[in-house]
Amino acid sequence: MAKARIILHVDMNSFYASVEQAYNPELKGKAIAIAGNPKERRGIIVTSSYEARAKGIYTTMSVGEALRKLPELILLPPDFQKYRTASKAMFSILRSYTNLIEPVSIDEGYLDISEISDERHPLEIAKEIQMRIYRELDLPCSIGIAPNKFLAKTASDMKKPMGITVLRKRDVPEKLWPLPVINMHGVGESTAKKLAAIKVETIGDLAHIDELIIKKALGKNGERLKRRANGEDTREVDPNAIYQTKSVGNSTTLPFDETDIDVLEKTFLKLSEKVAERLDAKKLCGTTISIQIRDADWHNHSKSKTFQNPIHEKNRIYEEALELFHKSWDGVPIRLLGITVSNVLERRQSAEQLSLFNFEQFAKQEPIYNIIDEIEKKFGKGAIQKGIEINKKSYASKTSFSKDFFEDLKDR
DNA sequence: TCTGGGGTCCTAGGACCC
DNA sequence: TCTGGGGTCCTAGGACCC
Repeated sequence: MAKARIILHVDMNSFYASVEQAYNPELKGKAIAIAGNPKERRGIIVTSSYEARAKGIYTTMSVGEALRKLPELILLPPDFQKYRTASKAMFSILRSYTNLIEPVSIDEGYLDISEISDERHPLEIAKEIQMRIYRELDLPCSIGIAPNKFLAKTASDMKKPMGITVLRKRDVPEKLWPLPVINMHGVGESTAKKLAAIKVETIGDLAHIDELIIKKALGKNGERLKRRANGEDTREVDPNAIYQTKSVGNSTTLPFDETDIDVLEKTFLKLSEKVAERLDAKKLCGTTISIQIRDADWHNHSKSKTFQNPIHEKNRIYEEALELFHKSWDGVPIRLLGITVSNVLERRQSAEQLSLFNFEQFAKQEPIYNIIDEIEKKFGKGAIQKGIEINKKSYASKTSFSKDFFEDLKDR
């Protein structure tokens, strides 16, 4: 049997609100909330301080409702630069313990401390991390300690703020099984409803459900949820996960349900600029573009198109988005518009991919066969296919190869 | 009191190839 | 002329999370 792992899940408490309170101590002890844009009709509460939560202010509540409920609530616009700075400082504290860290979002991450906990007790490490984040950054966090990601995440949720919870596998029947299944990470409203239909109300019910029944009701996801309900999760802590961006998008809820084509096109232009800007910042491009449309009745539609060569440029994104839009819009009032570029890859690689040879273009020419033969001779039969599989992400196109492709092939 | 914006992963059907 | 089964890619939509 594989050696048991020790995973920490560090979850910052009420992160945006806590950062604001750390920057401005006058806000400490007060009911504050971060809201999209308090002046806009469609602003919502993004995060609220514990003081505000105690008075019934919670995430996704509309700003109007929040103010009606608590007129003295202090509203602040989000300042992502500030939050990113705090986040970096927090992760650098974590990194002083191990490099086996997987950031999940701006305010939470997993640490695999299996190696370092040979020397120190995990609880002692967690306490020190929590105290350091609190003393050095003035920010509260909760930490879960468990043998896998799911249990660590579940544990960090159990005591807030400033909690530390150990959740062993043997604790699962007593601590998890009595809870309603909706409390489980990965189970939302829709899944809970489907589970209720097969008489699964608690996490314990899910843990004991018949394999065939759960598979029929929820497919692959159901089988996975059943394993989690039994405290099983083999996912590794992956430090590279954050570098593997899959899509970059931008969407906006319009001030009013809109039918004016000028307004809609201008909105697409802004969205294109934003998406292009973000792709630039990450030096990425992508082969698929999609648009999202949400109509006034909250029906969602998407339309997408995949190209052989990746795109990233603002005008191109705009043109393609508009074309998709005109193909699908029938004139109904629109609430939200969005653009996403997916199947992303690094721009450097894609440039080389284009500058090198293209199978389709060269397929009928003699030299390409020689090259294929050369490769097969050198690396064995099936080497090209194998190389494509190994490097699927970087060398997305089946019909062209980059320099890196051959470099990597050499290493195998 | 109707519900923002950033993502990820999964499913299912159709096209196409072997 | 009609037939199978596996695999991949694309599109559209759904569910979930922070």
